[in-house]
Amino acid sequence: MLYEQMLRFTTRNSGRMAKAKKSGVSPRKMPAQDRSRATVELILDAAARILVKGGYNAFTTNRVAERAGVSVGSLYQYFPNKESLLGELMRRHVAELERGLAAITADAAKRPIADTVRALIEESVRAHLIDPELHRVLSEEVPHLGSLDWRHAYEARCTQRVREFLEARRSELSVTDLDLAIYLVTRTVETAVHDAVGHRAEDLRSGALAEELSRMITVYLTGKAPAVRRPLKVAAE
Amino acid sequence: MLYEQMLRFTTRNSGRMAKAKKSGVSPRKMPAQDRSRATVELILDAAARILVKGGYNAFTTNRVAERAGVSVGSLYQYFPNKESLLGELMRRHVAELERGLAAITADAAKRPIADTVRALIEESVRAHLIDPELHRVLSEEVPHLGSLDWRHAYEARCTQRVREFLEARRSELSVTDLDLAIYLVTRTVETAVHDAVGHRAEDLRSGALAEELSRMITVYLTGKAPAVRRPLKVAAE
Amino acid sequence: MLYEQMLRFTTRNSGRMAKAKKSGVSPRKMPAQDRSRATVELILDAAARILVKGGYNAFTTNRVAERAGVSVGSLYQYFPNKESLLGELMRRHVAELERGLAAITADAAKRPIADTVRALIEESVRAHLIDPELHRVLSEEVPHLGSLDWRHAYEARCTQRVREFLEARRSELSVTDLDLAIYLVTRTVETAVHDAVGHRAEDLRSGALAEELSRMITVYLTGKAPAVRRPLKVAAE
Amino acid sequence: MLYEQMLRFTTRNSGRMAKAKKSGVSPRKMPAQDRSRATVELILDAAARILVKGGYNAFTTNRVAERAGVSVGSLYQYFPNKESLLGELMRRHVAELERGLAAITADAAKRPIADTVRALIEESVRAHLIDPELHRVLSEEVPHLGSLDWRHAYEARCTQRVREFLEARRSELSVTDLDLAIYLVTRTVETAVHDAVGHRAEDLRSGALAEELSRMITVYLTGKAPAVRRPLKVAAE
DNA sequence: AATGAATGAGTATTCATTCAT
DNA sequence: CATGAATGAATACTCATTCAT
Repeated sequence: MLYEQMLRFTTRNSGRMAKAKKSGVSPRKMPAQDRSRATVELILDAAARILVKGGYNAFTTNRVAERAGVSVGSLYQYFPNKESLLGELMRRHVAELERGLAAITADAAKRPIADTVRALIEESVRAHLIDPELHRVLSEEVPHLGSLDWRHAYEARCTQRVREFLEARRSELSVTDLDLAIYLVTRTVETAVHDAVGHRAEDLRSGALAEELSRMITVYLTGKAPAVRRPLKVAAE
Repeated sequence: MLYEQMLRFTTRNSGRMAKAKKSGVSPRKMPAQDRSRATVELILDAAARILVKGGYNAFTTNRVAERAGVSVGSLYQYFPNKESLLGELMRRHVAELERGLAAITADAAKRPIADTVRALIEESVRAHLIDPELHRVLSEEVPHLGSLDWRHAYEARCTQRVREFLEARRSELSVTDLDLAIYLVTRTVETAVHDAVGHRAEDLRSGALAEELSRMITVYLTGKAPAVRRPLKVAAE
Repeated sequence: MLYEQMLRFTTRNSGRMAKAKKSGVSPRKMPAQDRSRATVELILDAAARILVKGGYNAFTTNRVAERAGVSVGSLYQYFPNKESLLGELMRRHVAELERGLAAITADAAKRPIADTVRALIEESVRAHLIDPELHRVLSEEVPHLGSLDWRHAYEARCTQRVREFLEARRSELSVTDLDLAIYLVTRTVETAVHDAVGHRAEDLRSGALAEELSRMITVYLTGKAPAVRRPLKVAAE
Repeated sequence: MLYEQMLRFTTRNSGRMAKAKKSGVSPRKMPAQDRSRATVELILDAAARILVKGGYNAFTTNRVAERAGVSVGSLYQYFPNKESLLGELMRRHVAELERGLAAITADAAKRPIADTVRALIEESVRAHLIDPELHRVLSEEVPHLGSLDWRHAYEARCTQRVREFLEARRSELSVTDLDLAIYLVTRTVETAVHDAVGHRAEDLRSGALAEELSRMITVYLTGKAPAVRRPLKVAAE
């Protein structure tokens, strides 16, 4: 798992035992490992809160450490540099975005394409609504850190999932260039939902946007309109 | 204020005039105004080059000035601050993106919806291919400068244009919520084309992406598939 | 006169005649000399206005030139550097402060000491009330330009005047150390009046402060209190 | 905020502690707090030295840091900006000036007015002779930083002290307008002593100036000359 | 492991002054 | 003489990162 990999510096000198200073045995209910984990969480939480509140501008390592209630030194113990801190934040966020994907595509075979498309879109909407402001900052304001391009990897994995799903149903699709269609569909859903977080929050929450998007994608892929499942904007809040 | 006035130049040719030094027939143009313009262009060019090459990270006023071959002082004579320099770059870029829109929507009445949709998309593709890397940096990497949110204004204008076009053809559309549809269509095209600049440059250049996108949008809006105009990927390079 | 001296750079290339460009004879009602003088006045006025409005902080050569409606180049034609501009402003201001002194000490012999002391103080008050804000800025905010220490020279001249006056009346004075007394009296009056411009403007204008100060100085010098000439604060404005 | 807290140090001794490196008996003091204090003192000392040597012109944060032997970063760790550094210098200076005041006015009731006046003046002289050049720079050359107007507050406090003293002895005073008299007396003493630092250092040190000033003020306030306590300029250095 | 003081290269911006036209 | 574009050294301040304790 990537997480392991990122935390490898944590274990850098994990060989040494807790120094047991002045008290012979001091497990104190919280073995070193757990304390470490807790500290990491504190830092990540603080980082997220700062990003949400003040944008990338306010995101300085000293500030994050202070807000987390630890020293900068400690921060650097767990994250070798600013980028890695951002990276872990990104990784978790992306993991959240991806979480539902697998389940949906796993048993896509049983259902009509339209249903799967709709499910995927609704899952995307759900994920984007978890912490929209953090999402916005992470994906828009945070400079694109060269190699740590989580986004790229994330997109690749999403595309792969969709590819497997659509290739299995090739015969039902009316598109000419499947590869291009997969790309188009994946990116369209992702970017549209993403954009809507900032511009159409209501339609996102009400499900209206997911509905429209589902129709657009399904018609495009299969050539025939899906049945409208629920009336749009009947009793908007 | 000079700034306002300065932002009006779009004449980009001016360049470095033949220095006509000591020639009897004074060309009546170099004395002051043109020198300024030339300097402004030099600065903007350098700024763009630096952004393309090193991203927003490398974009420092001193570096821009140096690359432009002028002093920082000169830069600040024409741009009161870093943001304004970025702003002018943005403004020009966005103006380029919008250029074709008006013409297309102007005489949309004469043609079938499908044609206008396709024209709009192709225009978007064309604009995005002018300086793709600059486009990418400007729209992704540049921090969202508070009020100078060109992007927002730009999107609003695009949406307005599309709205006028679609409202005039309301009867031909099969969508339920026109407002939402307009939003969806506008953003989808913009973001898809934008994204493709980095990920599907070939399909963008070949026209394949525009073709697919046109189909998707048209079917979504009108409920019936348009005729495929040209075969996809017949002779890809 | 110092003024002449300061303007010597004006005449630097005054040998050349007005270049009579394109018109054989163009005195145009305003010979070069007068134009120069007018320009100098424009610049000095602008300088004073800027100092009064924005303090020394706002006092930049470019700004002064702009406000004066001339180019920086012109400013530097008449004032070799910022310091000299400030110097001339200072010189004029100080000249104003000194103006009345001579007249008063000139015929001091005819009157009682008390009257001369009072006259001198009232003259100082009058001078300080001409442009109090300019005075404040010039004497407090303007950095003490090393050699151009107008203040020093000014103080020396004032002291000299007072010395002549008091030495002539030595027998009437009750002070032990005349030299010290002269210093004390001169500086006390100057600084007190100066300070009052900012802190006791009303008492300055009403004459109350001059009255008290006169009493203080006269008693100190002669050992006997002068008659109170006018009741204090009877009908303040 | 750390700044507030930081401004409380007056302990100047701390200096560089003997580094007690590796000595068993850890002195229990160096760890953190003292290092900070020492740094702050280093910075303030350097700042004062630079002001004295080169005036406000030479006073740049980088230079101060360099002279203090610390990095700019450290300077900014303790002083949020240039003004605050100047402010602390001012605060300390003013505190020194005010130190003796309280004691003198406290038991003024026991003594004749003349004695208290003399004591106050001598105290002022003493304070002004501590670091005359720093005093001069701080009070004349340093731009009047808006709100940080220590001078104003300082004057107000001095005036208040003198007011309490004189109001208690109202019956013994021959002045008409007590308020004005208080102002005049306070400012006169302050400005005269201040001015003498630069122009009459000898008379200041010998006590002659204090003597004369005392006489002037006492006669002015009470209407009768005080006995001359010591002969003036008998044995000048 | 933790602390937090210290570092210093880097950044945006200003302004007195020059000089080609 | 006038213009104003150009210069560039200088300045206040930031922040990722290190390291002695």
